[in-house]
Amino acid sequence: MSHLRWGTCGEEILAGTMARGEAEAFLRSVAQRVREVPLPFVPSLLVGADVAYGERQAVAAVVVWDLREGKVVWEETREGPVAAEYRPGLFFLREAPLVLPLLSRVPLDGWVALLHGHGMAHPLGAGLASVVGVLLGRPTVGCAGSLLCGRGGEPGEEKGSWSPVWWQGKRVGAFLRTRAGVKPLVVSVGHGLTLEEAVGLVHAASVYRFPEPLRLADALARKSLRAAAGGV
DNA sequence: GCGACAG
DNA sequence: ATCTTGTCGC
Repeated sequence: MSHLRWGTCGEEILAGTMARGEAEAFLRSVAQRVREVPLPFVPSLLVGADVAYGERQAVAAVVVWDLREGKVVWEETREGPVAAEYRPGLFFLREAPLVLPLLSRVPLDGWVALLHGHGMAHPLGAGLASVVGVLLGRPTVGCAGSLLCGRGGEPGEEKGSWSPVWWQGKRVGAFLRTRAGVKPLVVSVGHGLTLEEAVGLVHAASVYRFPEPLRLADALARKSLRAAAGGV
């Protein structure tokens, strides 16, 4: 498991074959490869990816959001079997199998992906967003509704206000007020950009609590799941 | 040993 | 995450 590229270890992830020990070792490897560095380009698109689950089948949705126009310019869904049960800390085993194939097929460039979960703000230093970012070699950001580890101060009440989240002496994420009057979102670097850039992008695309690309991907995934499973 | 725990 | 309509509140 030395080479971390989509295609080499992707099969294992897709098969949901990884045992807890293997999965943790995998996450540590991903954590070593995570880079928190400035973006090498000015992003014009944000890609939101999310998955809706049925009993055995699940549907992933990807929505490409044009930051300048403030609208969806492309979207796609993919149905597949539920790869694994949910276990805190190993969420990627459940979500990545369906999200990776979809993201690798986005026909546009210059984007940063938003994942529903954590990036570096993870006990092992790499959550779903980091796994996706490192395997695809693309910048990713983790957006979660609550902490998995670490702690941080309450940000100001106005939209855009944020405060750092700390874990074991390191700054691993931020509490971002994406909308006045709502519980702050936990934003963390998945891979390939700085926390300041991640926070700025999420803030720029937020109207409600979760940024538009993610909110729309969530809605599309559910709608597609009902059409696929409920239509029978 | 006990509690906490992304979605 | 999911089971689920209307409803209370800013």
